[in-house]
Amino acid sequence: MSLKIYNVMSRSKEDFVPLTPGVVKMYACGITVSGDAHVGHAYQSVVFDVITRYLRYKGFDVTYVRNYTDVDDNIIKNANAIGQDPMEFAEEHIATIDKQMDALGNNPPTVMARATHCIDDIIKFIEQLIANGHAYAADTGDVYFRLASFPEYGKLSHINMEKNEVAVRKDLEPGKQNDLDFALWKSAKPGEIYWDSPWGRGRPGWHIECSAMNMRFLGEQIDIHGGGRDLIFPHHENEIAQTESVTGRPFAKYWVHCGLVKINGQKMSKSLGNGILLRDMLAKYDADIIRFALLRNAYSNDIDINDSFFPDAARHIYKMYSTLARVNSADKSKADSAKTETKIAEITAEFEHAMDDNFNTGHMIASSFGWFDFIDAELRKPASNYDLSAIAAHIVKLFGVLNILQADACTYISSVKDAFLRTHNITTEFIADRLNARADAKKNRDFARADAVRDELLSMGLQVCDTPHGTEWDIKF
RNA sequence: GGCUUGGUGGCAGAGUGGUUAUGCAGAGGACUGCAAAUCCUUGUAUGCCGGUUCGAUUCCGACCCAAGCCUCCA
Repeated sequence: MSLKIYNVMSRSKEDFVPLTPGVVKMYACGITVSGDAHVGHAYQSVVFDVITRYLRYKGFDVTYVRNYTDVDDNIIKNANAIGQDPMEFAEEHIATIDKQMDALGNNPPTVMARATHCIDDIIKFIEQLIANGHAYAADTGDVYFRLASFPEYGKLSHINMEKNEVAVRKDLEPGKQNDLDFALWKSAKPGEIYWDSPWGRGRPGWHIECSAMNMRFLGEQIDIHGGGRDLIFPHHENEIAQTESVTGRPFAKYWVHCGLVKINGQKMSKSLGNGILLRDMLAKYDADIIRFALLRNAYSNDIDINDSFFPDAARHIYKMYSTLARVNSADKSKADSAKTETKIAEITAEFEHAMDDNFNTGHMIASSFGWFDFIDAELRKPASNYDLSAIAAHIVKLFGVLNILQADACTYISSVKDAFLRTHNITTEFIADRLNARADAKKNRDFARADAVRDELLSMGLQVCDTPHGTEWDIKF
């Protein structure tokens, strides 16, 4: 079975064949650090992290470049609003977001590129575009891309600019030769941050930095170019125009875009004030839960976050860890290695079947419910014919591609329980006391009393369970 | 107006030219003093209309509806 990737350019699933066998060059547009990171950024970063991990699982040598755009109009505006130097502002946000990405469980990209660290590359790139007639410098010190010089413009988003009248901006900036031309270099206004260039003091326009950084770190052609779906137009369209105007060759072989995040069915936006910040997510949920929730559907779809979105994921993660923890005490005396191997192969096949289909993590997770059901069913038998701990270890290994379930199961369960008791001000002594009271009542066959104790604990969010090994308590989800 | 993506059971959400995953919720059962957890069984769906086909939810076309992009956006 071979990996298939949905290519936005061709609007179809294609077999994945990299430019160089065994090697993958991937670029995903990261964050413009004009503010705090939100769920949308988290989603996009997790998706491309998992794509990288799966490509490596398949044996590819992956170079994953991701960028921070750390200079742009909004950064300057937002920094000015709080009286901070824009570079300092960007620097602080990058430091914060780096930490959050780590807490989210993302691997650092192979290269974390930054626009302001590549100003020379950007200037060089623009010079090339001017030299071959694709760009022009205005008297104002601005440089624009001449859209008419790139007839294929619109091939990714399938927009025909002549028909797409609404797109034409009427606020024609002085020096622009055509409404559709877009800025490659913007001259600095007095007091604004600037870099020296052949066109005077200024800064890069949006779009050009990604073309320049791609060229610098990955070369003229790459295998996969990704980002959020909102970047298809105009950002990626402009990148294509810039890069292909310089190289004369197709830029990226596969264009991959993840869906957008909605909150309770509504678009997440600043004006609605319904955005969820990554910071707040991380304060409430661990990386296992967040990643599980984000990866439960296909990356190309939008995600709609409702009230049960994260709690649902939390319950599933807890349940899966519970099963893994129970495996530790399984009886191995009747374990058959051939049967175990067959089961492991079957699980692997299901895993790859789902992931090979355009990285369908949602399908993979759905399959995994069957794996856990299998283990739970075997655990009910006195002695399984399977080596359940070997199977569980294999499942954990596969989940490593999603970077989920990688903690020690018993440790995870007990830390969740501890955290629950702490936030609810419950002590283990108290629980032991109530459990003893219930045991006494049960001994006296005073079941009304015993049930009253159980209800009391239940009202505090604790579930009492009688097991063959004695009475235990758990969190009631 | 242009473009894109979708419309699947109570909700969420996959795959598939011919027995329609999975999760939550529901029903029945095993287990239990009763529960919980777990397991087993189970009901309910493919927007509308045409076409291709022996057969379409899946392919094609029209239509309706929704979301997104066309302005900064992951």
